[in-house]
Amino acid sequence: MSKILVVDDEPDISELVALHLARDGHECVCLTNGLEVFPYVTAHQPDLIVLDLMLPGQDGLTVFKRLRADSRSRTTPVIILTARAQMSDRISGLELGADDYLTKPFSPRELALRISAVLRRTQRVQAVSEVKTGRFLLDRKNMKLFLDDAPVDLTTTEFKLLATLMENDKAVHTRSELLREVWGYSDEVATRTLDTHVKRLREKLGDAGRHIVTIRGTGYQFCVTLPDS
Amino acid sequence: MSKILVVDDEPDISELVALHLARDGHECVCLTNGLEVFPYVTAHQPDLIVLDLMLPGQDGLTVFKRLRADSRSRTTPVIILTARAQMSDRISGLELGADDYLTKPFSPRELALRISAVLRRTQRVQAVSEVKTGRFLLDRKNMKLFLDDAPVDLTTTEFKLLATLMENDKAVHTRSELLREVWGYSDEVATRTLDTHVKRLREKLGDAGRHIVTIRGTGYQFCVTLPDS
DNA sequence: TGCAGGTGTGACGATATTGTCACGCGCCGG
DNA sequence: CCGGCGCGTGACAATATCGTCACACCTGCA
Repeated sequence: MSKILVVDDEPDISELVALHLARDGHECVCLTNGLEVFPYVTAHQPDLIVLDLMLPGQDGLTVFKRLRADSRSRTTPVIILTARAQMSDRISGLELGADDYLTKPFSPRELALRISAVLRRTQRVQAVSEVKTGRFLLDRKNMKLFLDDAPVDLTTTEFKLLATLMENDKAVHTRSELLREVWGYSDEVATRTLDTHVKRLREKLGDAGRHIVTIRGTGYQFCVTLPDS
Repeated sequence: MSKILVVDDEPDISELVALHLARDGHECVCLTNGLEVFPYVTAHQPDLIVLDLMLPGQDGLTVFKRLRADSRSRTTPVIILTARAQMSDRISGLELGADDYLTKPFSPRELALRISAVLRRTQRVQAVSEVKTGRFLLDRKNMKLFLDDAPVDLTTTEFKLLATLMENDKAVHTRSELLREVWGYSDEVATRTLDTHVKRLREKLGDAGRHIVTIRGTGYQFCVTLPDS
């Protein structure tokens, strides 16, 4: 079940849409004013937004652009509704950067189908791209690491190394295993590259670098919970 | 249901294992010769391999190393079976880079349990880290792109650009949208960086670069199906 | 305590990656 | 047909990143 936000001026349409969405097992919230969108999105993080471009108070296009500018709603899929006459021929809804768009009049069933399609596309990718382990939040999609919610700039190699270590936070990762997974070395090579990168990683992680534990004579291990020491 | 390949010399063990695996709803194929492994793996891409180190014809260790050396089987989880006496004390199965290992004698039930555990660990990450679209296979975990099954080396930026474009293969991605998602630019900046990277990306993709379509005056779009032109 | 092997660390050169710019071409409207 | 604008392209300099090395340090062991 997904949380869907419908922003439309016309209560008839909203109600009809909500009915069809409920039939598909989605939770649906309707707003009529563009300005109400932002507090709602921030608080409830909907999975998808259906946005009518014709809104009272604030232009729907402005609402859309503001949604895209905010990191909290940047990746939330948006389906745009519009009256055909409202759009110039040159600018289609998709060109605005929406995930899909529908021109009125449309069948509520079609909207529901398109919502399902967009959710299928986006949810699969988004849901698992972020992995949280203790103080660490690994964002695979953007190749970024957040440590205590603060972003940490990592090199590609550093990111892969950390990701590999974190992937299985119980197992000890052998030197040769890491060299294979991160560097792609297939045969055993004598190199200090791994040591150096572990060092650089620990540096960037600050005190949290202690979560990367050396297993003497074997390799390294990512430990969520540190020993008292 | 997962596809599991069991490589073991002893038919009794194989059969018992297969029985237990079937009970857990897994599809199971048994091979007795190490050399048969590679054509099978290439053709059927099993989700997990159970490998006995004691094999006729070819040493199990050699088979394992060759599996790890091939990009098509590099990330396929392997569980190693071994007689205790066979292994020196210093080198445990895990140190070889296996995902798990069991020493004989073992209960088939335990093997089935360990298989489930390994699958749980690896599949969640693997299954969704790879996104296939047409000729393109995007491997988020290893930050690699496969084009027609051939690996393509991409820069971090290039990868993110392509991933962003592919993420929604129907929508047109605005220039400002791409600059925001890939480069993190929040305000509109006049820059040719995007153009340059699109060019570099197209170059590396060869004829498949045509899948990145220019939308004049707006941005770019990833098209799975090309127009005849 | 002294030794030996494994690991941490800083520096360095080689290379990869990046953003910018200038120039030329093609598309589109007039 | 022509002019303007947006885009493709190649070159370039600045920077980031990488792997190696020498040396210091630390741990386990005798």
